[in-house]
Amino acid sequence: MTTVLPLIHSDDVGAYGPRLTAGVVSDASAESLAGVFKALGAPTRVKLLSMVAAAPGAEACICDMTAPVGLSQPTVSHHMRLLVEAGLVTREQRGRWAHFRIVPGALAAVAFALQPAGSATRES
Amino acid sequence: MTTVLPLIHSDDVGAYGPRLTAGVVSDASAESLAGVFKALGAPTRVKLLSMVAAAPGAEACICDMTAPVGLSQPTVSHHMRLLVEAGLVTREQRGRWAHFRIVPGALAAVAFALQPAGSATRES
DNA sequence: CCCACATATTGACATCTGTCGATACATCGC
DNA sequence: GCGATGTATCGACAGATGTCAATATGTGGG
Repeated sequence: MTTVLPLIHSDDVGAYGPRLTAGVVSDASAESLAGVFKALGAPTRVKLLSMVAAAPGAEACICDMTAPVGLSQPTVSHHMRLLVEAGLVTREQRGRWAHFRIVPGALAAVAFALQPAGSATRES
Repeated sequence: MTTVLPLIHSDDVGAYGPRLTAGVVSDASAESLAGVFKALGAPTRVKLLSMVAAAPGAEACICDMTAPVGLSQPTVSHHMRLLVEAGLVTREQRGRWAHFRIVPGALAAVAFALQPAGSATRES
């Protein structure tokens, strides 16, 4: 049950994907959006995601995250797998280590889906 | 286990709440954010939320939503309760009907939490 | 070649979740 | 008051989820 970006479907899509506030979303869009939200729906994964984003070089490996979240290595590996399947992070195996990175634009796409109709995001 | 906005906590907060990409979030922020994401983590609730947003007058009652989602009335009531508890919609009892509305700014606050550091939202 | 180390997989378990049918509660019209 | 109607609550149940210990897999160093 691997959920993947892009969150693009037929009816309720804007330029960057479906939008919650732009009419009733299709079943497919609801499924895609809920898939990403479900991946974000555990405190552990929220923290892991922020740790990846905040890591030096925007890159983190499991060994660096196990201790801070206070969970076992298999559990952290499991959560990271879910984040990868949701299309929020990428895994890159380099030697013994698995390096995780935030997928560029993935979080922004979800943010876009939540913004009120008629608003846009601008870089400062 | 009623989760409520605002998603404000000590360390990782910006002007509008915690931000996933602005350093490692605190346990409390991770819990708050995950609570909202969990509420959005079911296709049924995503669709219900968009139906409320798209309803005439931005207001909907259970009786209008039961048929479109194809679920029983108790189930829809249950989902709406979760959305209310997550702080995403409000319930207002008027006569026999329960009227639901999107909480102004609630979705925007979640969107803010997901936006990359240094970006802002602007009305068009 | 073998050991140490980083990660993934498996199996198990308690808990949470989504759904329903049955039923209770509340309000309106008559 | 009574019946109809909209909504909430309760009890039940299958399935998903988060976690762990044990184990497997893979990689690098000596």
